[in-house]
Amino acid sequence: MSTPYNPEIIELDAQKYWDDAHSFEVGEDADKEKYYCLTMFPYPSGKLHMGHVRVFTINDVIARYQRLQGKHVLQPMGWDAFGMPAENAAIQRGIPPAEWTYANIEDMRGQLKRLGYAYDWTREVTTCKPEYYRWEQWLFTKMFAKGLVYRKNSIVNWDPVDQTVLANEQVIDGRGWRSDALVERREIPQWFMKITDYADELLDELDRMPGWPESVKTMQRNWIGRSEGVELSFNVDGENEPLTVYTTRPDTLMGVTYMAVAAEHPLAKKSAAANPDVAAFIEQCKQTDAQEATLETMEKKGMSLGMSAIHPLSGEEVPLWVANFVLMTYGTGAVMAVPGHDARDWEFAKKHGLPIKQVIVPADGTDIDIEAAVYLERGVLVNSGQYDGLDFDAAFNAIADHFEEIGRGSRKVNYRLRDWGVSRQRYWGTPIPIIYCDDCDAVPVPEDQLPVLLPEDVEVKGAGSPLKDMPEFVNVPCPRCGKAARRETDTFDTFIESSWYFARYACPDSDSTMLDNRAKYWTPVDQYTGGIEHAILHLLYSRFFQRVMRDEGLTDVSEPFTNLMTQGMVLKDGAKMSKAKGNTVDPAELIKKYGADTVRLFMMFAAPPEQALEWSDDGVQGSFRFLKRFWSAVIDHTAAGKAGALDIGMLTDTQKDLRRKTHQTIAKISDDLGRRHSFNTAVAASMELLNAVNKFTDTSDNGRAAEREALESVVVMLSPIVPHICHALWQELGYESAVIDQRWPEYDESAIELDLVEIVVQVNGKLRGRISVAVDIAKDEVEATALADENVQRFIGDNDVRKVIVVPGKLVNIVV
RNA sequence: GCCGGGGUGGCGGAACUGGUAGACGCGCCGGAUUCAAAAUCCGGUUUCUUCGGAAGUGGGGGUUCGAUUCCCCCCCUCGGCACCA
Repeated sequence: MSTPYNPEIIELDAQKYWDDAHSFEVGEDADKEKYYCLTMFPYPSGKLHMGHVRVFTINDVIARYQRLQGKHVLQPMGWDAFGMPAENAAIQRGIPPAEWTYANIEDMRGQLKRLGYAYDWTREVTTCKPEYYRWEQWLFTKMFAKGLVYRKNSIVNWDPVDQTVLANEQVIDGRGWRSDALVERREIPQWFMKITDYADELLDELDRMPGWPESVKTMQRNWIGRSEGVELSFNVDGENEPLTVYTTRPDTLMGVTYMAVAAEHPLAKKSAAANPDVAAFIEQCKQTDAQEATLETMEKKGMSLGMSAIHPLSGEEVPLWVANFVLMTYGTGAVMAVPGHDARDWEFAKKHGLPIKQVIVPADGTDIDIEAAVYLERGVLVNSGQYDGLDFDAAFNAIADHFEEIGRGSRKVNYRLRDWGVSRQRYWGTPIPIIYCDDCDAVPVPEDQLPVLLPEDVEVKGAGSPLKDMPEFVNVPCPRCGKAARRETDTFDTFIESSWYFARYACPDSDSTMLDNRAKYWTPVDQYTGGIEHAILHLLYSRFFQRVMRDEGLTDVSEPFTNLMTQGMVLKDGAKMSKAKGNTVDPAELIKKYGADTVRLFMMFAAPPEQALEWSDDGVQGSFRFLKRFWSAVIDHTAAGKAGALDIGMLTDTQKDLRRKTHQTIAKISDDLGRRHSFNTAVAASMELLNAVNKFTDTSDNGRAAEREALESVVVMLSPIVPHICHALWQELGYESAVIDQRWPEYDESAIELDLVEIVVQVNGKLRGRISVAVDIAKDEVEATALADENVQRFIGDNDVRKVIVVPGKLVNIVV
């Protein structure tokens, strides 16, 4: 009777071996080729969920694969420990956020260890600890000194009942999640980082990042949204100040039939003072939350201000409107409207009976009806006086030149990207290192007074930050003049912590500098894996921070992540797993039932990494069954005694077939894991090889040697995916050393050579026959053999053969 | 609304560079083993069919000897939209 597969015993045994041997702790070895393999670190919510298991397993497979390739691999883990859930837990259960967070980290670390990930735990980083966040406070003061941070008003969601700022996710259908009050937009002063200073570099470098998916690069390009346009000013009837607008379509300037300003615009306010209807409309405009999706989908509303701008070319009066879709904080807070050639302007004009004027015609002379449909393409100018007949480029330049000459405008490069607002009106985050003094204004906290410690022993009651009610935190002397001053009580956006943690893993204990020489060894990250939902914000902020650190002299690296993979979500019954939907699956329970290897295997087999993965309990069963088959295949083999050396010169046909399958599989899995990151097909290929071994009944010496070659290859190649069972089976095969210290099996090209090859024969593109021919046969001979095939002849019948296409080694298509 | 994905048997998926659609697994059906069950093993499994074949990769059109793959239009669905992380 052979030993049954007992995952619990072999998994704990393998994990003990790795722990005792410190297998995954790495130093900086200049002689070895480093490979830095990283996943987006988790928020310590308390329980590991399947999404975590998926991304960590993907990364662990890559890390272990690279180790088998001989690389010096770093795979660290840490905690994105600041954030709102800790405050919510504190409110609901009365536990201080720090206590809750640290307890969660303890739990989750244990769960990760049970899954057998090859982490270097000596480098663990926890962002809510002062040793970590002091360095982002320090960097902020450096950025302050360089003018890379500044303060300005910006819009937040304001809950008028709770008297607090809400996060977008706390706004549900325009109402506060706790109070149910209608949310308003409100302007408050906040700190900003000048990411727009780096906009061009962040954009241009995307062209030189072959290791990133095109879709992510496209999303970032569109997000940065570089555009070339013209800023020009319109005089306003009865006003001294001109109204400035930005447009990328100066060629449509003669089509302007109205202009629109934001509700907060000075001209709107002025009109409201005299007109109660406008005042009421402006109040109504504030009754909306601050999300762009809300703004873009809400009903476009507007009202005439009873004022006029003067068209700078025609001198005609153009009515001025206030509109709810124009925002004071974006651009100049005013837009020129060309309803003939802009979709939103067209819709607005139709609704409010404003005139639509066609000033562009299609270049190919097609007739269009501008009242029936807006025309957005670039074309040729009409109804534009001296500019008639010009194309887009000529008109753009002529009109831009004209405004530059008369000093009423200028060419301007504009970005959709806005500066990064980093202030949050919350407690559980990094304190912004600023002190406000009545005389000296905002003063950064001097280096020798850092870190500004976040008090951890607090009571979180509900709305608003407890920091405001802590005089011992707030009241400080001004670092510049010594006068009584007040500390900033806002904290950083938690995206700050995740914008540089990847570099800190290299030197988590460095207490004299943010990054030391060890970061030069390990960065950039060679492989970064995380959710597609981070395609823009986290990844763009990280690219920005890397450059800020570079320009501070901390590193020479500009791009933090050389290769990026974005993995899909884990779904159940077609929906994202969530507590609210009640469709969660607890990894801990599954591990208890089947072991970590089964869970890891299912995760890798059920779907390609980039796609959403549909959870299936039956599928997990199937993975478990496969591991049992894998286990007994090796045990049965070793039970029959030690196999001798393989004699390649004396192979029978069936032995050759198995050996061919073995080496085809080595080639396939090497490519799937190393190049394609196609783990599901790699698992399928292992299953095929194991199926072939199970059908193989040759017990001769050479037969057993061929079988042993197949089994040893599978054990090494599956070890990145199911490391525990492979650790045990490698020992079972009689080896003293551990499978993690093996090298990837070598592919023997001569093993897959064939004498005959099967060729598919089609008639008019339809499969009609198969022929077996020598590999090196000439093209016309293949054609002749194909035409001679009985079934092929039947389908050709009396028809004339018009054409024969021969794809060597693959198929013949006969066209009749 | 805008930007980026995805859509293939009953289900998850495969087909990598335009060349055999459905690898591998699940489920189901049949068989073996068993007193019986679980477990395990073997075989079958896109649909329709007059058993010759025919149709078929979200829908419609196009390019090609040949399209899941390339192009155009449309539908559904998921992710992001700057304070969830």
